[in-house]
Amino acid sequence: MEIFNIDHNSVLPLHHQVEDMLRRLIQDPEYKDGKLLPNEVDIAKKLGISRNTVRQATNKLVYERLLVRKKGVGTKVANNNITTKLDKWASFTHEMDEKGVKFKNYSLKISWDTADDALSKVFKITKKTKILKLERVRGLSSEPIVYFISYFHPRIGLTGDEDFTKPLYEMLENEHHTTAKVSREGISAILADEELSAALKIAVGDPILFRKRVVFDPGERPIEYNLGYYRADRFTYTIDIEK
Amino acid sequence: MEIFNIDHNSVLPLHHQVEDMLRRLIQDPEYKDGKLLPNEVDIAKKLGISRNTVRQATNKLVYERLLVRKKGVGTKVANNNITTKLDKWASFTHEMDEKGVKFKNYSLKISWDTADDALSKVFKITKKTKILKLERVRGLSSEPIVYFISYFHPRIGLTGDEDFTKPLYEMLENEHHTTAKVSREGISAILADEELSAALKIAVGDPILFRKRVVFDPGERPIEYNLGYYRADRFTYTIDIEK
DNA sequence: CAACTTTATATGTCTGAACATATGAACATT
DNA sequence: AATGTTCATATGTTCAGACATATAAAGTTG
Repeated sequence: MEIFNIDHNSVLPLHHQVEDMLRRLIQDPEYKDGKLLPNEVDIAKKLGISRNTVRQATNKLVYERLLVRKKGVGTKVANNNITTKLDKWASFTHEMDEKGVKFKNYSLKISWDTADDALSKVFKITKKTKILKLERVRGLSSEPIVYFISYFHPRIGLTGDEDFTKPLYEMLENEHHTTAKVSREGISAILADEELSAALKIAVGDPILFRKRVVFDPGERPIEYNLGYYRADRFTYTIDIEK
Repeated sequence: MEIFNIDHNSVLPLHHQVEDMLRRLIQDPEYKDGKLLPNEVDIAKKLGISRNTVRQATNKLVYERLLVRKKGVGTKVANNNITTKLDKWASFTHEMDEKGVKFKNYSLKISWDTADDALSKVFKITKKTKILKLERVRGLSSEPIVYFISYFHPRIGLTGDEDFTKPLYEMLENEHHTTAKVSREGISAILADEELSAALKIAVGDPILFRKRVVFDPGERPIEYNLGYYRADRFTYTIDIEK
């Protein structure tokens, strides 16, 4: 615990110094491995500062999900993941319409559906709840590329009269106090059936890049359940993963 | 300020109640428009609780970037620009063998290839340079799932005698001073041809999740060029994208 | 031995206070 | 009019405690 040392005369606030200290401390393989951090009272005593000040620092790391606290037990590093490195890499997604490629809506249909098994599970609501469903086909001026189906959690309070041609999450944030925070996605490949071949103007049996996405707000509450069917010959899903 | 009202007998912690209250409060167009929230001392007095408890609540919203505080001035709703946010989402990838699912090598073939157009472009080397090529089929005990082709940049200095059954990037880091930093990936869907159907024991024309990956070191120098062909009926590529 | 009870421990919640510091407006000086 | 100063105000920081509560281990009982 020798790196535990603070400077009462520093220009930096104490909690900021403690925060830095903790960030360094949790680099230690011991702690990454799951060892409990020294408890708050001890840290405070050791540093000669108040427990509240220590908490102020740990709070920040807890919010960043670097630390997890457990009442009655202690505090430890959050990611108890295994040694493999690839899963810690942060990344950025880019979709074509964010790269300056002009996308247009081919069709846009709004309807009310009732929650089935999948939706009730994803949204944690009872079956048969009314759910706003948004379907659209989008693509380049020359051809359709993707067929989307979106379901929005009833909590958001969408009526179906909203303008869905505007950027979706701008609208949700400005008009429905809903902020997206996490998107969990699963990507797979399927073959086009009749419905998809009609929507995307391709042949039955053509390869389709299929993506499920659930978007969550900062409180881990689901906002949107989104199914995307991309023409695989015209679309590649690109990801940059950075360590 | 009539929505300001808390219940000292509630099971919910006070700061949690205050947090909920603030979330409701800041939906008010006045506040979204930039009006300063009531100051902390007033809120605390009004609610009959400590200023610290109020701060505990506002802290959370500040961490979430819903509120911004300014010393000497006050606290107001943050004006977020959603458009720039979507492409800044950090993410994490998880592959099956990192989730405790036991993967095994079905076949592993090492050979030397000469750089073609694609490779010379990716690796920025002249064509016909000798390149180490690694092919393998991996999967569950019951069935093969993925067919990989990896090319390693000559700079790394691999001889082909390395043990490729060990974790790859651990080996590169420990024995070849090569650290992975960025991975650029492109995901698409294709149909299985004869070669893939033979390798993965599926039918020709079955859907395949196809992934290209280039891994770079901290100096943006390419390390590995990797092509992955996944049985789409047995594999989903999952991503967590976090703001 | 299994089921219950106690207990030490760590975080969770909350208080009320004090002083520091950045801000902007009001006021005074050049 | 431009500049400098004072001052009220709001957040920023920090303190030292108090009591609540979840947890796991140790101890006790049937």
